[in-house]
Amino acid sequence: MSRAHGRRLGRAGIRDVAAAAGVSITTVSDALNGKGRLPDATRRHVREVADRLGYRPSAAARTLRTGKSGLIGLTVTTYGEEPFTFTEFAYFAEMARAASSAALARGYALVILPGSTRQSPYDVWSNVALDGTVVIDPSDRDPVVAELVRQGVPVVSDGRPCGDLPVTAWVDNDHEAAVTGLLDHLAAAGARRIGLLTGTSTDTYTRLSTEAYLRWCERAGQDPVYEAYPAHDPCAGAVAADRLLARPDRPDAVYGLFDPNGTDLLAAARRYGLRVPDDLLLVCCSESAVYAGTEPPITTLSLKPGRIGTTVVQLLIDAIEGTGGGDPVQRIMPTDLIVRTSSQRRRRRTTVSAPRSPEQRGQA
Amino acid sequence: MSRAHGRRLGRAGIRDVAAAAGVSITTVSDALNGKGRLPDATRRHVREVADRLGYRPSAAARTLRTGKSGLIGLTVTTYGEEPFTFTEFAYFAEMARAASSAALARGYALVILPGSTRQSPYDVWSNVALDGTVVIDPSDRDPVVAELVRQGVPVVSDGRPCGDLPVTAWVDNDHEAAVTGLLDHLAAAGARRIGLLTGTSTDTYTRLSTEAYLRWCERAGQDPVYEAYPAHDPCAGAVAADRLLARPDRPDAVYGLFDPNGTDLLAAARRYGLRVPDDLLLVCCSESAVYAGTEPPITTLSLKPGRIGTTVVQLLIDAIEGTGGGDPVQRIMPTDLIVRTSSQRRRRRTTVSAPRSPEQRGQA
DNA sequence: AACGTCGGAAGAGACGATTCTGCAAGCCGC
DNA sequence: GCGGCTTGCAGAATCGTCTCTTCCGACGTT
Repeated sequence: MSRAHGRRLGRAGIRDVAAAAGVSITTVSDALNGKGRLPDATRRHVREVADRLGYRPSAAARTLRTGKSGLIGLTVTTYGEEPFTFTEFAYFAEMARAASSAALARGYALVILPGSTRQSPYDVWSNVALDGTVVIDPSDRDPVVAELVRQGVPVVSDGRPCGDLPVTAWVDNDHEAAVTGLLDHLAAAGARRIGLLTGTSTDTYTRLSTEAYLRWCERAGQDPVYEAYPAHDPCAGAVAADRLLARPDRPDAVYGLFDPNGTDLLAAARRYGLRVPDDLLLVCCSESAVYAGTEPPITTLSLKPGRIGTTVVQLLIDAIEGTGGGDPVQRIMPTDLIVRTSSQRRRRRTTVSAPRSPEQRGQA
Repeated sequence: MSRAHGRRLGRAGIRDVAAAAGVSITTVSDALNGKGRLPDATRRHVREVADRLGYRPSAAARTLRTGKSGLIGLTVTTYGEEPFTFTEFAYFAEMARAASSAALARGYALVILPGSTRQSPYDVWSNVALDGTVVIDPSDRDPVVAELVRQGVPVVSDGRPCGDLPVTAWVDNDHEAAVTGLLDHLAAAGARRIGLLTGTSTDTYTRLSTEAYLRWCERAGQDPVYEAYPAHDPCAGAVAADRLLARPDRPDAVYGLFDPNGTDLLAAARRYGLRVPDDLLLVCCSESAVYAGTEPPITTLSLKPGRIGTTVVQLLIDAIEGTGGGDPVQRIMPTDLIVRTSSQRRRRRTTVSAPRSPEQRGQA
């Protein structure tokens, strides 16, 4: 015999099913995929035989034939050796969770991939067939993104791309509106001089937020008071918070751009004997639920990473499947200011903390 | 002409490279993969032509041919609609980060997949070619795991499998030693009656920890004092914490098995006017760095998810590549008790919080 | 001169599915 | 009765790569 039709490696192939069901390969394929013109009896029969044999179509063969893998890359910028950024842990976790969920619901799976292809012994990127890619905070001239676009792979970014990176679509928060609203909120709570804890890096989040702060100060006739530090260094944040509160022109309210800033600032305030919110109003940008439980609870700006993740994936899959239609290729998402004790001048119950509402705990 | 050799869909194939280089397909393949017997001149020439054409081998075709995809599944148990569990967010994030890192370093990528195949319109599992799978906390008779094992796909689990699930290997913490050591620590700090905040689910983590607690109580001659709640419900934790401290036989120390229990217990203690650590010693199991910044800082038990993730992936890849040799197929990992103010009876500086050491902030 | 060996390169299947094309039979109306 | 339509299914090409086998010429040996 030239070819043994029996299962060669323990797994049944479509040929085995066809033989067992007494039909052709074509019929099996059509029956299983709901295509072709087959009477229900044949369809049922084939399916039953396939089930009995434990048949699973080979994903590799299907991908090779159809050109679609059902795989979406999820890329994150890297600091040093590790693939995720440290400072936005909760943001990333929630964003990835939502993105994964949204992808799964449409039959796609997410593949975690490193942002910059370092001189790794393997090039993982070219070993994976991707239908599209999500990029978080793409850097100025990301070689990976450029290469993907060149190959015709759709790319959607979380965060508007710097420079002229030709992404298929992008999703971002309205950072200007968020910062402006937040500063207005602090001013309304009685703040006279609002400080900013910002970063030294040039990503759009940092840049847009800082610019919005500076513009707001100009409009409000306040001198800007800010400290910048390298956001990827968790210890530098504590130092910068301390420096900000040590200044001669000490602010009576502070907004921290990064997740750990809340605890950093709270600790610094304690060191200087400043009471929050009595002597110092505090807000930071964070997705972490713990700020509902600090003493006092800290007002946070949530970027709603869940919604971003979902939207990014929807946009990407629409682009992949060509169902995008005439939709705009960028989408601005609202943020959410979760007001807690730290930004309200009038004192509320301080010994007995208020019961947390679901709204403050929930992530969605 | 029967077949147009030109790029049909914008992407160059190996045939195009062969034609452009004036050699055969075999030679191109050998040159690019470092196989065969070719003089360096030919090798260089082929590589240069391939580069010039921007040739990328098709991952699908390679996978089909070689049977290896370079993809590793990462499965998490699901609660309701969402693919990750809520209570172990930080644990999962860190574990996934480390696992992804370890996989990438060896040329593999991680694919996020749902644990239980619900009646989703698509079966994502069979659309992905997986070389192996990591399963987190597999449930008793996980159908997905069973199916994978049946197909001969290596499966390594984080957390020892319940029942007789035939995984290839597993990695877990020494939960008994962790709980025993932690309770000893609390007793040494002066605790007379230690309470437990535990879960109602039957996973091995909850079960082993609770059993260790009960055994410790028996040895120490203390009546067990515990409350159990459904761990997947974030609000139930606060209620259970309250209940625990409201009991007539109120404990003077509490260990909470789940991540949010620290803030839950702290809030409950405040409601009852209990000072921590003076009236109540507190420890909870958590990977969250925020417990270094609470007032007071809370002692936590870290399960070292990073190490677990790395180990799980190493074991899995060893199994995939057959380099596992005679290694044992299960590995017990140590935990780490990070002692902070909340479990130390003698008071330390309370108004000025100690500067956080890198050890307490770092994740690795 | 015949022969074995070795370097260098090409040929020709697989791998396992999808899918385009085509054929045979049954049924309809005219 | 015959052309055309629909139904039910089979054949075979194809996706792009890897790799086993073969082939050819050159060289050194006996």
